[in-house]
Order: sequence, then structure tokens, then C-alpha cells
Amino acid sequence: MSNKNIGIKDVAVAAGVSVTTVSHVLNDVSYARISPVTRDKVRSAAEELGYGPNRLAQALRTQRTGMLGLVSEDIATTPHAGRIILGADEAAKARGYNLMIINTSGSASLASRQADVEALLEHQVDGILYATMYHRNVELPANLGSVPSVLVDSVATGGNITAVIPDEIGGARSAVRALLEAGHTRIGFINNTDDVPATRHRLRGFRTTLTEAGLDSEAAPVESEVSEVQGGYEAARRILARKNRPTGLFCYNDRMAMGAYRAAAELGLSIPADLSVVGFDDQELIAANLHPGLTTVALPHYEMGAWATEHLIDAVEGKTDLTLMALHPTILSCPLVRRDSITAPRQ
Amino acid sequence: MSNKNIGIKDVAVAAGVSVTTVSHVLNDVSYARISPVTRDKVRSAAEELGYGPNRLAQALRTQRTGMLGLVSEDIATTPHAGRIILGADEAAKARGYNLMIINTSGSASLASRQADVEALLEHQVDGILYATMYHRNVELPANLGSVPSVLVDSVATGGNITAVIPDEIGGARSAVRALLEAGHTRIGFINNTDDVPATRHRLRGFRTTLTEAGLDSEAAPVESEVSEVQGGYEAARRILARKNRPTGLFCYNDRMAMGAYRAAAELGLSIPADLSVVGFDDQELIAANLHPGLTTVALPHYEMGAWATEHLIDAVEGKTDLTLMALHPTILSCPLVRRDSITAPRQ
DNA sequence: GGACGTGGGAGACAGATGAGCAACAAGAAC
DNA sequence: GTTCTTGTTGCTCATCTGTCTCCCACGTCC
Repeated sequence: MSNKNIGIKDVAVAAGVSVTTVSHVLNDVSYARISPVTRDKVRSAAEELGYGPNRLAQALRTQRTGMLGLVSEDIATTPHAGRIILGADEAAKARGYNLMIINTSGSASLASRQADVEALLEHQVDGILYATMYHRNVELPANLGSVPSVLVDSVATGGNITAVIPDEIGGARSAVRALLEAGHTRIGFINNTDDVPATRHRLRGFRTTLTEAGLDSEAAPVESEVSEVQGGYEAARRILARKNRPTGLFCYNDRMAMGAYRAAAELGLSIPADLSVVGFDDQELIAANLHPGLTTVALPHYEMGAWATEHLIDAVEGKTDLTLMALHPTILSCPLVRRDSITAPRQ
Repeated sequence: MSNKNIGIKDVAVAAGVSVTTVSHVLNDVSYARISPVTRDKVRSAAEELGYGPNRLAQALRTQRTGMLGLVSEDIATTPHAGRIILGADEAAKARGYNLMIINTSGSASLASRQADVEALLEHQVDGILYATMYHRNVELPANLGSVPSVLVDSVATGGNITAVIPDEIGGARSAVRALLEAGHTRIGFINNTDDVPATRHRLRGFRTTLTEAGLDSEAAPVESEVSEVQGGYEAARRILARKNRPTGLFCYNDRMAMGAYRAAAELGLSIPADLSVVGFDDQELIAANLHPGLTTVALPHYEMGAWATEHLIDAVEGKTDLTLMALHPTILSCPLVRRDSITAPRQ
């Protein structure tokens, strides 16, 4: 209930002490020697007046605003942004920081990205989180370097900025292993056609896991399409039309898996009895609502947001040297979320 | 590329004038009389040094931070939040403001909401946007009143705070009209069981539109369930099992419509040939990806975010008196988004 | 006359703002 | 023709915003 325009000096007058003393008491300044009685007077005066500190003035003096900037791509179009923001917000709140958010578009010009960062800088944010909406290489605005910053879900083209990304390969391996463990020996992969790291990494995870299991590429067909429902449908039609069709299907993402569901339905194949399916992304809206529920690999967006914030704050407070972590991106694992789309193949 | 720690006084030294003059020039102070020559000197000095204003210091003096607080419910769990944020961010950016965002949970205690607002207040935000994730009545933290504020997607229990909400009734009417215009005369409604305004309003829109069309309640069955895919499925099974089953179905939301799709498929009913369906919400992930694409009613989240921000800034700048608008919530229309799930009924 | 216990004064942070001052010109009074 | 008045232009000084922090002051008791 902090009434605006109640300052430290109003508290000082009410408590009958100087502003210095109020500041000392309220901030628990270690070297200040003030009697318990006075401390009480100050504290209760502050309470009664509904005093709340003016963080601006504090910041001006201490050179620390307690604000972190977050520039996030495509806030509205993907649910991933929300999870990053949530992770960042909770981590920040836990340490007394707040988030200033600016949206940018994945296709925004470098100048516009730079203007976004500039706006954050003018507000004297203590650090900046730069979040992209899918794991890829981005060119960063130059002014980003003027405060500690961390990249979320991508790595910089130039390198040397701390970044946190998902373990695409590990996620793909978990997905394929789940199929393997259920007993499948013919497993197909429906991949994306975009040339992004995820495309390559998920494929690599798929391949190496099957190779290790002794399954050759004959039993591991791959079809690629645009990573949407329609693409998934088409790729699934193709892959399921093969002579020796796979009994397990790993899909690049949940949307493509949704397309695969439709393809299977049209072919009279029931999931999971005739075809086991695994997705990627764990988009609740899809994965949990498909019938049967889609087993999929979750992207650690919340965790990346929290990790990045945690370490950014450490850097701001001088507890960490980000440049040391900038050599290699930190990789967070992608856990498998089990639902009902996998079972043992008909022998 | 504003280097930090370059201040107005550095510019003053470089330009060979006083800081006052620099301030006058850079802010285009109307009453300041400064020669064009001096103005140029100042501006180019600022440019060269990469000067950027320190908004904190400005704010301390002017009592205006250029920051708006946005407390948003459940950022991560619904795509709606993202659209509100986007609308708010773009409107704010266009007028030189930035957003400070705090997440809260729909189920958070009043004390915790109050703490969120308090944090915003300590940062001296100029105004606050309070966004809930579904249109309902909320109890607001008391300290919200200390700066101009606008409610997004809800109305306050106490009333008298400016709010903007979607036109649920109009949206429902559009949905039903679309079915009517396609020639349907037996139209069912699958409703939500939660007691929220949307439930009542969509039902009212449904009823009045049909009554106006001369269709009695016999031809307009309603079934209610929890507003998820499963609930939609169950309600659809019931409604489609009726002797004279409807040929058109209006669903409370897209998730329930997704359940209806499944029910139809199981009954061998093809959409839209045997059953036309309309949803509500326009959740892209579902509506655009269902097969056939779901015709649905869009909620104006982006527009509400933008409207609220626009008017909040007007209030902050004294161009509007929010208390005048607080008497009745502003209602934004919900447009119908046509896809492929409606056609004429088989005669 | 130190040591100790208590507390206060005066910048500084970065910039905004309105009153005020110097310099000069034109017009007026003598 | 000199001095005074008045006005205008161009720019600066002092002060203010709310808080922190270094340094100093005052009184008391050994």
C-alpha cells in the first residue's frame, strides 16, 4: 500500500531522526551503530506511512536497478516464449530482480534489434537476456556487449557470449530409445526440411542410436517435409507406404506428429497398436490433446530461462565471470514425456 | 552503441557549453533560446560520443519513467497472454514506453498479487496493466489504485476501474449466424461447465440468435462438460446420439471442438459434410491444424492489449480521464475466422 | 583524553528547469 | 553626440528529484 511520494525523509521526520539514520536502519547497514530503540522507531514509522523505497533513486546512487532486460522473439506466436519468460521471471523474482520485456520479430533487422537493446540500456538494466524462439545461430546487436548478457536457445555467430541451449541430440536419442525399448526394430523418422541445428541434431541422434542398436539404415527410413501438420501428414503417408513399413515413428515435432496421426487414421492404422509415435517439443495443446496422448520430448524452455537468469544475476553481482562460460554453450537436457502413443509392436 | 557512463556533462565538455544547454538542446525545450550553431555543436558532440540518456536520472526529476507495469496471469500456460503482451508492447513502443512484466498465477493469493504490484510501484512505473487470462471478475490488490491502471480481459468485482473485455455475446452470435447462413436448422451447443462470464454469454448469444431465427429450443440442444478436449468429446457423443441430431455444432472453445472432431470421426460423421463445427478462441495450434481447418471465433487479445496500453498512456499523459471510462467496460468485438469446417447440411 | 556508543551533514548519482545575467542594438532624452 | 532605457538573444547558475555513503561530531565513562 505504498503511497507514492512518501520518501525516506518523511519517515525521518515521523521518527524524529535524520534521513541518514533511516537509510542505515532500512538497509541494515553493517557498520552503522544505532540503538534498537531507534531502529524500532524508524521501522514502525516506515510501516505506518506505507513507505516503499524508490528504486530509481536507489539505482541512481548504487548503479544497480534490479531490472533485467529480456528481448524475446515472437512472444505471441509460440508457446515457448511464455515458458522462457516464466522461468526467467521466477528466477528473477526469487533474487529481487524484475524483468523488462521487449518483443522482437525473428525476422527483425539488426538495426531494430539494436534499438531494442538500446531502449533497455537507457533504462539501465543490470543485464540482458536475449531469447530466440528456436535454437539457431543469431547475429547479435553490437551494443549487447555493454552489460552482462546471456543468450537463450541459440548461440551467437561470433561465439563468445554465454548461451544455453537444449540437448537436441540427447532428446532424439531418448525418443528413439523409447521406441527401441518397446521392441520396435523398424523405426522411421519424419524430419524437418529447414536447415537449423535442430534438424541436423535430431537426425544425428536418431541415426547414432539406431546404429548402436545394430539397426541399419534400411530399417530406418527418413522423410523430410516442412515442419507443420500438413508436412507431417505427407511425410507419414510416404513413409508408411513403404513395403516394409516402420512400426515406430519419431517425428521432428508435435505438429508433424499430429499430421502422422491423421495419416495413420486414413490408412486404418491404429495408434499405438499398429504404429507407435514419438514427437518433440511437448506442446501441451497438441501432445496432451491428441488421442491417444502423444509421447514426446520436452524442450527445457522454462529451465533455460531460469538457468540464464540465475547465471546472469550471478554475473551482475560479480559472483561469476560469464566470459569463462562463453567458450561453450551450456546444454540442458530434454526429458521424455510419456503418454500413450507407444506400445510393443505386433510381432 | 551508447557507451555506458557517457553523460550529459561529457557532451557539454565536448561541445564547449554548459550541461544546461545540452539538456535544452537535446530535449528541444521550447522556451530555450539557443543559436542554431550551438545546437549543431551539441548534437554532433552527442552523436560522436554515443550519448544515450539515462532514463533513471530523467525519471527522478520528471517523475515519469516511461515504464508501464504489466502483471499477467499464467504467461506460460496460455497463448493468450502472449498476444496481450504483444499488443501492449507494440502500442507502448510506438509511444516511447516500455513494459515491465510480472507473472502471477490465476490462483495467487491477494497478498502475492499485491506484492507484485508493489514491486512495480517501487520501480515507479507510470501506469499498470492488469491482465487476467480469461474473462472473469477479479478481486484487485488495493495498491493498484495508486497509479493509473487498466484491466485487460476482466472486470473488477468492485467496479470502477477501466477495463476492456471481449464481446462474448457478439462472438457467439457470429458463430451461430455462420451456421444459420449455411442453411442449418438443427444446431447444438457444447458448453463449458465453469461458472464464468464466457459460459453465460456464449450461451446467451447462442440462444438469442436461434430464437430470432425462429428455431425453438427443441432444435437447439445444449450439453455441458469441462472445457477440455475430453469434455468436448463426451458432450459431442451425447449431443450426436439424439434422435434428431444436429447438423451444426457450436463449441465453447477450440479444445472442445477438437473433442467433437474425434466424436464425429468415431461415429463415421465427416466434417463438414455431415456435421458443421464452429469453435471459439482461435487457438492457432488447434484451429488451423485440425482437419478440416476449424472455423472459429477469435478473441481480440492483441487488440485488448493495445487498446489498454493506448488508453493507459493517454491517462498517464493527462489526455484522458480514466475514471470516466471506468463506468462500463469497453467491449471489443470477436471476429469470425473462416476455415473449412462449415458447409451446407445435406438436405 | 582515548575509547565507545549514537547519530547527523554533506556531497554524489545524471539530468531537468526556471530565474537570471551578460552582451549588444535600437530608440529616446538631454 | 553622449548617456540612458528598454528589449532581445544566447547561455549559465542554482536548485531539485530520493537515496546512499563517507566522514565527522557529540556526549559519557574510565
